[in-house]
Amino acid sequence: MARHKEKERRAVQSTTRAKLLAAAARTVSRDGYAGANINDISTAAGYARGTIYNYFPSKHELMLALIKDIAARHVSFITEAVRQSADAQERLQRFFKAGFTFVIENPPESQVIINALYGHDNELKEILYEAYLPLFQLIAQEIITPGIQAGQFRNVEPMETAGLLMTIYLGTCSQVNEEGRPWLKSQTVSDFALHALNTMPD
Amino acid sequence: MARHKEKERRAVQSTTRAKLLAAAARTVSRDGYAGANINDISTAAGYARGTIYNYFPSKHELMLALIKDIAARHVSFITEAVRQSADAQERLQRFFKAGFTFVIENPPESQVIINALYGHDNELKEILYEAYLPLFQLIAQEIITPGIQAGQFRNVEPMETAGLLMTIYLGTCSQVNEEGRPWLKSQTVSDFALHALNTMPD
Amino acid sequence: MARHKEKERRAVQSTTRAKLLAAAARTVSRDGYAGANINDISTAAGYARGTIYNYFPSKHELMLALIKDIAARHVSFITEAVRQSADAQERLQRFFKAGFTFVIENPPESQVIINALYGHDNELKEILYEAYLPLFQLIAQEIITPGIQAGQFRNVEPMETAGLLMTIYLGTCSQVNEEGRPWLKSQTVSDFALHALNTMPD
Amino acid sequence: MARHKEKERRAVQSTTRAKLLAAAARTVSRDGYAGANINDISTAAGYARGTIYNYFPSKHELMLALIKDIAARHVSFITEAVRQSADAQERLQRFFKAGFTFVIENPPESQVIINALYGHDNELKEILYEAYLPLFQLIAQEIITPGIQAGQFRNVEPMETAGLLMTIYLGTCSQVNEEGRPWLKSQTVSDFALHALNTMPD
DNA sequence: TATGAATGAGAGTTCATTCAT
DNA sequence: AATGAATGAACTCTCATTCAT
Repeated sequence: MARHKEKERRAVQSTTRAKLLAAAARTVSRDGYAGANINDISTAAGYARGTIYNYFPSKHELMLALIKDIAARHVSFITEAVRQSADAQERLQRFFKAGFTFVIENPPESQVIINALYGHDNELKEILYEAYLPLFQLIAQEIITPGIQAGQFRNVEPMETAGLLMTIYLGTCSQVNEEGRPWLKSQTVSDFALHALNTMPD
Repeated sequence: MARHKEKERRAVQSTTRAKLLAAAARTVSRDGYAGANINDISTAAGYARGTIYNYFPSKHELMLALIKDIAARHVSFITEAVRQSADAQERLQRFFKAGFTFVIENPPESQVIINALYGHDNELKEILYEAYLPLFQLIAQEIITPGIQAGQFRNVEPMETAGLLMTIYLGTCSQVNEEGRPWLKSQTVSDFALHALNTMPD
Repeated sequence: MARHKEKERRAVQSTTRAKLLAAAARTVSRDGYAGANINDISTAAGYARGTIYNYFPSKHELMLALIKDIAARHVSFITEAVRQSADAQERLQRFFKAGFTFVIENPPESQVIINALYGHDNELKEILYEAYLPLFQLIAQEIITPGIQAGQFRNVEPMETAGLLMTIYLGTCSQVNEEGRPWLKSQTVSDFALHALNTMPD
Repeated sequence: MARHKEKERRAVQSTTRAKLLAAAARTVSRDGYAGANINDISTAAGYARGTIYNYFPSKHELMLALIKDIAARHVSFITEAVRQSADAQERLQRFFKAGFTFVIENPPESQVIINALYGHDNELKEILYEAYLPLFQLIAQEIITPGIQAGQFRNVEPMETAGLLMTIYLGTCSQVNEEGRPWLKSQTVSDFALHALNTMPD
């Protein structure tokens, strides 16, 4: 019975933590890191002021947890989608497709990531680079390199190009209209990228 | 004599304003919009706390003035460089070349623009879109459209593509190392873009 | 148990609020509305700077709450005293008597009211007129009109005269010596008023 | 010629000073002593920030000069009017009549005096008591006492009554409508006072 | 675990005053 | 005598954080 209670306690904790993170994403996406206030986040999550400190030791730690959490979900969502195909070109299309889907389905979370990535705080940036490293590697090692080897892509430097593709993805996604939808279609962007990588007669 | 005095007064005002804006760029690029302390900016510019309020009615207005000022210089710097060539492909290269040069030569100013552009504050974004509209038009009307007409570029939608190119420019520039230099070379990026736009056999 | 806690919380809030208002009255009576320092008020009440903002959203709101609170107590104190007699002349005497007592027993509060009433801020004045309207009506309807009907007072316009009597009351009360006592005795003032109202042969 | 210039200089000084005082009266009546700012006053008078310090060593001294100036004009205006009659009752009527006229013709100045008189600053109050002492004496020695001797007034204590009459005058005058006119007519108020002082059968 | 009253450092802003011209 | 740029003390208000319950 004690074990049962313990289990329940953890489930509650986990739910509360998730609620707080979701509320944080909403608030931070609206007001920015500095503008977001702990009280608003707690309230938005349905708790009182102090509660948040039972889960995160400080506002800063909450933010770190938030971006790590989002990044992990982001990376795994895209990775999963990409791997459902074996063809390099299709994988590239899937990368953009899944990427855009994530942004459309998780506007606040995406906004938070983009804010952090293009913001002034170098600590956050480093954490994000680390968190997104697997995605860079996925693009380089599981899309570009195989594509080159298969003669589908011209001979580019894989990691550099992975960076460029990520930049294009994040850049185009971050420009959203009032409903939070990107201004460009995934199709448009992946076409552009495919053209840029296509082998061609000199 | 009165006219002389008036002139002198304006010169002093102008210098002071410029110093304050430069200090603001430095501070904001380091600490972000919200984190930047208005008193520190004044002090960093070599003045006392209150002085900044003789030039800008509020922190917010200072920020607006700052991004408008930077954007105007940014746009005119690139525009001038692009127009020194008549060839579409060379113009595209010059666009990236000049763009990267601006970022390298004005790290704080560039950081500020990128922060605002990818930040959460929609008012700033709108102001920037307006300020950069001439640059979008330059790319669309004076690079892409002529390039298509000359058969150098494939038949893309000009404004959409201008947006993509700006995104690539800003995205790659925003990823700088510790000395404030972009991780990719202008050459790499413009090659990528040229490939993406190249006419090619289907 | 939850209910018990809730009750306790409210009791604490109520006490704190009252302490803050009392401290505000003291401070404002000494330094005026504009001169009163909100941090000092909090400190004078035995709390830290920020505490006052848990109870009043701004200095202005604090001031409004303060004068409303004082006015309500002032009005009810005098009203109660007046109604203990049935005779118009005695009621008039009781009006001044109780009025003076209130001022003597609540110097800071009285000072605050008088400052607001004769100050430059029209918003405060309007609020006070509203708050004191019941007192005007008391004088007009429960002192002057019955007095006229009983043949004790000459035939004056009740509301106008109520205004005059209030003016006399507040004017004489506001002129206090260093210990906060009015320079005139209640007796002197009510005699004057009674003479002014007395029926007399023309 | 030197003497001529000297004369001219003084005339300019005097005009400037008067303009500054008039502007101060307007500003202070609107915003109160603390709320009025030196810059606004200077600007309203048609001068620049610093100019005011060529005439008054500090804001405080300006305020003192302002109320002294107003009080002197106020007292002499009423005194002159009162002395145009020899009869005590008529003098009393003239006192109120002239008093109301002054208020109607000089709204900002009157407002300033009343603010100071009923405000929290004891220094200002003392200065005003001194400045208005001649008026108290006028009422006591040239209206009430002669009136008692002539059998027109009942036997009241002259200075006390003078205080009461001043209180009534200032109190009724301070209650003005939006156009700056008192709510009661001078006639109403002087009738009230005359009744209060009338000899009457006990 | 959840609460919310209390805290106090720190921010933006105002403005009387100075002083070189 | 008039100017207005510069100053900096002082004020209002915010909010991350603590802690007793």
